[in-house]
Amino acid sequence: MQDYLKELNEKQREAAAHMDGPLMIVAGAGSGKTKVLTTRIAHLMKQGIDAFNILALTFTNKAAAEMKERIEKILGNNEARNLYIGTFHSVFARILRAEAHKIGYPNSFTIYDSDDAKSLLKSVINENNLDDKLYKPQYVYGRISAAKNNLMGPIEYMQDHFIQQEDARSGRPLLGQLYAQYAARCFRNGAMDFDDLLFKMYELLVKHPDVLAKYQHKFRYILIDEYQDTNIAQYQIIKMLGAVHENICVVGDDAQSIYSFRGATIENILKFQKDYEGAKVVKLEQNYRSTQNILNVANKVIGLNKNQIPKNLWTDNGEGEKLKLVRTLTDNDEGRFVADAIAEQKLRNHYHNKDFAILYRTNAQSRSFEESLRRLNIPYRIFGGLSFYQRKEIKDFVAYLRVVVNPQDEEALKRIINYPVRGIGKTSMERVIIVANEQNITFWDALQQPQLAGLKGAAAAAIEQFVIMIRSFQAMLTKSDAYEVAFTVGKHTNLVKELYNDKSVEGLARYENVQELLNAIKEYTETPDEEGELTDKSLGTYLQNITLLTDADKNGDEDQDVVKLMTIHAAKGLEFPCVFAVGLEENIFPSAMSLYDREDLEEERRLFYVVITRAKHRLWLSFANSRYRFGSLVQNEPSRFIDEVPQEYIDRSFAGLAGARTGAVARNAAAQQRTFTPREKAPQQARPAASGGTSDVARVMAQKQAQAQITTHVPSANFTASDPEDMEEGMRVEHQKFGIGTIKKLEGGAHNRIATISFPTGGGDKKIMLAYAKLMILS
DNA sequence: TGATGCTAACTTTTT
DNA sequence: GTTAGCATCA
Repeated sequence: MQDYLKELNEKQREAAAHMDGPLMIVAGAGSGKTKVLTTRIAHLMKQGIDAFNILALTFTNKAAAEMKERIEKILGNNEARNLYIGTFHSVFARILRAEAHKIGYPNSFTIYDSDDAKSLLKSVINENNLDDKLYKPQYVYGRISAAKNNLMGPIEYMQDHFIQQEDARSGRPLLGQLYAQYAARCFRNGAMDFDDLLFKMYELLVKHPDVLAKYQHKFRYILIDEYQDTNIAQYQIIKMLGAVHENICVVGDDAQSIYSFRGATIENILKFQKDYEGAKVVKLEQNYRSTQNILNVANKVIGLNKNQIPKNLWTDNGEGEKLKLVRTLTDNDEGRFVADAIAEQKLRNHYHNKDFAILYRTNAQSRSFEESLRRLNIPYRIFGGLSFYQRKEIKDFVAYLRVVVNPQDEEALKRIINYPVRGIGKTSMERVIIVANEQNITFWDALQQPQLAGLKGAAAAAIEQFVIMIRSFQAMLTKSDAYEVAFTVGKHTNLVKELYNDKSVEGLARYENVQELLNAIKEYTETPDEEGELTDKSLGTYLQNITLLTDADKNGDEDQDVVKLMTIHAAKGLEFPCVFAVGLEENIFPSAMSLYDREDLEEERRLFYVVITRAKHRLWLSFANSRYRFGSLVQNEPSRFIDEVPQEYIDRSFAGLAGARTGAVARNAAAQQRTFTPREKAPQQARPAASGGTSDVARVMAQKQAQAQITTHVPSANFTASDPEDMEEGMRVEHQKFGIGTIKKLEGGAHNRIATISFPTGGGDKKIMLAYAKLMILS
């Protein structure tokens, strides 16, 4: 037996050594699925299958890169470079780049990210004189996206009885027309959005049997990672591509399906055996990642879901530590607790920064952790959020490049036509757009003839100048490489100079970012080919690639010794020795959007399962009594998922900050004993927004200054908390941390009273929740 | 026409 | 608490 197969357990080997015919690998969390997948590909190649005939699809670029690397390692050569391996979106973009003309698109089509898409939608909505409060671009985009992921074009959409009813009921009967217009506009702009990369790929295969045959023949072996997260479009495409050879291998874990909001359907994995008769099924149930305690919790939690393939994860690893459950008063306390715990663990158990991950439900939750980590000088990195390519200065620069490559691209044109300022104002632009729409020509074509829009004089001249400039860049495309073009664009448009002259801190950062972009393009042009036969180093390919990159894909700094912060979604597929699962509160996790639907709730539970199974040795669950959301304090009950963790696996002696606060703890003890019953509505009356319309700049400045000089207050020796019921406006009170202050205002209902107290030595005005804060009445 | 300051909307999750 | 988009002023 080959060495690389010896490293696998029996089940893993069975899967990896399988050659022909459909295969489904049901791989529990941490069961070594990437190892199996990579070994299988290497094995296929060892058996003489040409790398050019293997297609492997993943959900992130990072996963793809990692797989490629591992395969190279097994094989000891660089044959893996010839594999077709990448995300669904990037692989299909690559194929479409070669074939797009067959469905009427330019091969240098632009890829619209969701910002571009929404911006175009907004234009369309406004042109129809519709209210964009009702037809919110975000909402419309969501509907269109869902339609495309279900392979439903505008016509099908408008003919679908059920959908029409839904739209009528929501008061948006014109959604279908917006969809049609948006699609037409994208087409006119030579642009595809993310969903089009799947939808148009499908269209291509359906309309052009010759193309289908070509790729069916080419991809003799198809492997798909994270199959539980595929949607209908992906499913159909795979089905078509694999129909001839049926050498389809899918790997997935129904328990980790967490992307239904993107159209993924768990059905795909559940029905695989029906789709492919005689499919071989291998279950991987041995977990190599976590301790027994962690796994027990995970198994128990996921067992509460109804719809699933039965599995039982087990491990050889020791029992390990119990989970630690932590309650804090506020989100800031939660942040402080986590940072302290990291510092402590580093000392006590010799962990490194990179051994820790802080995982949350929503990106917005990162703030309190950032602050507290910074305070303790613990380096960290946030994954997700704004990617490099979404920064304004980068988008501006890239917009130029996009126009050069594809002048039909209306969104990019709009972005740069008057940036840097060249005297083409809003009115001129709108006129041209109207003409373009009337004549159904592209914005760019309309710009060639400004007189059609009734423009003359300075405006027309400015447009003419602009057009000439862009043309001169386009002329370079055939002769020069991507970097030369980009460099010339930066120089000629004064973009780089303008940023260089901005000497502010942000300006400097922007300048550096643009330099980094230029460097990246240079690197791209100079790196030798790594891909299969379809390589080309043009600017167009480059632009398509970067649109599909996310922040998580940023190369190379794997080994940086930093604490990692990311959403649970982003953490899927990763593992960390120590995991903090934070913000376990009702309305956050589970999210408020998913409380009223069994299926949504089960997806949240799978998300909880995912976060638990990220941990190798230690796992903390934490939640806060109250936290700032949208700038005001909100109270949430502890997450129902906490109740679902069996008591015997929880370490409660470790109470975090909660131990000291008797009132809160007592109230909480009752809450934690609740069993899995539908809970009463949390008392969440909306509070009046912070009053005071006129904001006095001087006062705010003074306040900020005061905050900076907080001196730590030492509580009086006889400090005892007074009953909040007794407090009234105008009273002088003492706070253990902020010192002595005066109650300026009381608001909120009987159980949620909030006092605005001014502390002259404690940092100015504070809003304090009387139910939790300890205050002593002085007079 | 451009810069500045204010309001409102925002939070699920991502290719 | 943040940010995008809008209105107002220079």
